[in-house]
Amino acid sequence: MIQLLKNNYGHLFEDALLDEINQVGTFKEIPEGFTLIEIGQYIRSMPLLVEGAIKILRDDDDGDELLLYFLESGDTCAMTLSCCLGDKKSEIRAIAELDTKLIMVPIQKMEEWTGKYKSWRNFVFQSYHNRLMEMLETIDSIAFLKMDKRLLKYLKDKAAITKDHIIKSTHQEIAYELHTSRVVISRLLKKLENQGIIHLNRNFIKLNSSI
Amino acid sequence: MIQLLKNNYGHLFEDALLDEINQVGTFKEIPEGFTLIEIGQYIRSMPLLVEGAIKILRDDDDGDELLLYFLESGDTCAMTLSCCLGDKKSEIRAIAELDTKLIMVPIQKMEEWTGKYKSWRNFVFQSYHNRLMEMLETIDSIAFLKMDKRLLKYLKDKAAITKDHIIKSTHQEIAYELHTSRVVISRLLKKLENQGIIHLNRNFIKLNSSI
DNA sequence: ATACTCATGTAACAAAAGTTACAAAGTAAC
DNA sequence: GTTACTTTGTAACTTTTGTTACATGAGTAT
Repeated sequence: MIQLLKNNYGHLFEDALLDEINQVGTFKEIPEGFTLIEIGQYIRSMPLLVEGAIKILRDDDDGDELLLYFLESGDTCAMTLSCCLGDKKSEIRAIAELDTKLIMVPIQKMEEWTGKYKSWRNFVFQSYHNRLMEMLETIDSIAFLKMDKRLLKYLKDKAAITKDHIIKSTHQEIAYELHTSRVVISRLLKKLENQGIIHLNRNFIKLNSSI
Repeated sequence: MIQLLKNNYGHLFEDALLDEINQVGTFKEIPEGFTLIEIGQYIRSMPLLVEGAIKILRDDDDGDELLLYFLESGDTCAMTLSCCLGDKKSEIRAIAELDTKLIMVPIQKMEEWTGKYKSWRNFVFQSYHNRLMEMLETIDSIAFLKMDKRLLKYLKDKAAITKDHIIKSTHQEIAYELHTSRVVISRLLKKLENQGIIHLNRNFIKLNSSI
């Protein structure tokens, strides 16, 4: 585990902190599609991503869903942080987008380290900053873009996260994450295909490389 | 100033910290409508609100605008914090919603205190948490609510912030903050009036108390 | 009073998004 | 193969939101 830590967090944390993480952290491998956090759940430890990606979703009371953003290796979940410190319930759902490796750190240590290590403090602040910026980007998309642009942005983001220009999703799955209906997505995808931007297939979509 | 500090932050900070804030902070009075922060601006100090309210707005490149949330006394601007620590440009605009009093703290002190005072650290973390939650609420509104519900929520939020069931805004101003057109707002306001929820007048709207 | 500006009301129409319904093609189970 | 199920395509229609245009009224300045 220490090697994984050094690769992903070596440039951020001093050796003493890396050692501590190595001692108290537990390594976990999560398969694609696995739900890490449900809404309303209390959280007792904080994930440090070392490989893969996690998608963060918002649900409302009626079961409506919306993709907020993705986390990648080197990231941590600021929502989780926030929940841990305040001992509050999670407001979001977290699902592994890819097979993912992470190190879980118990919350007590987290608090201790914010006093002890400046690098940890900076990391936590930076995480909050990154998450605020992602939320802003999400708001920009929902508020200022029409669905066709949002869809294209979604496809590009997904391709970037998975490092693959083939997006393995059904129209229904995309519709859920953008909080719209399958028919709307099918309609707009067909338009994008007619414009030569994508190519449609059953169960996957190819993003044309020129984009 | 020390009295203002004690009233608004006395239950959060230890005396030593209150003293330090009192020494390095500068007191400012801001009139309603004054722009505190513009998008793209660098920020060198952090505001602690002691009276009044500030609205935080997002603008896109085409001059489109959207209200994100309000800050009240006891709050600080997490975006500013975030910008200060990262030495980044502001992503938002801040405008005084009411006549407002605040204490400006230089950023160097901010960083020093996060190492020195646990109460300051908790305050900063709590601020981040609050802001993330407000952003989530904003996302909920835009993503899950239709314009009529968003409008009603806006009116109620505004009434809560100004502590007044008379909302002194024109339809055009509301349209800007909700990022829609004046005609749409006039239409929906008229519907709310017909439902007996509000009463319309030139330059102000009365929220019926039963709501 | 007259002229002017600003805020609101409303009609008529256009565009975007959501809904219902059904057909057709692909995949998996048997 | 046949059958059942999933996924996609598409038409027809509704609702919501956005746009253009113009009228009316309230307040202000001269």
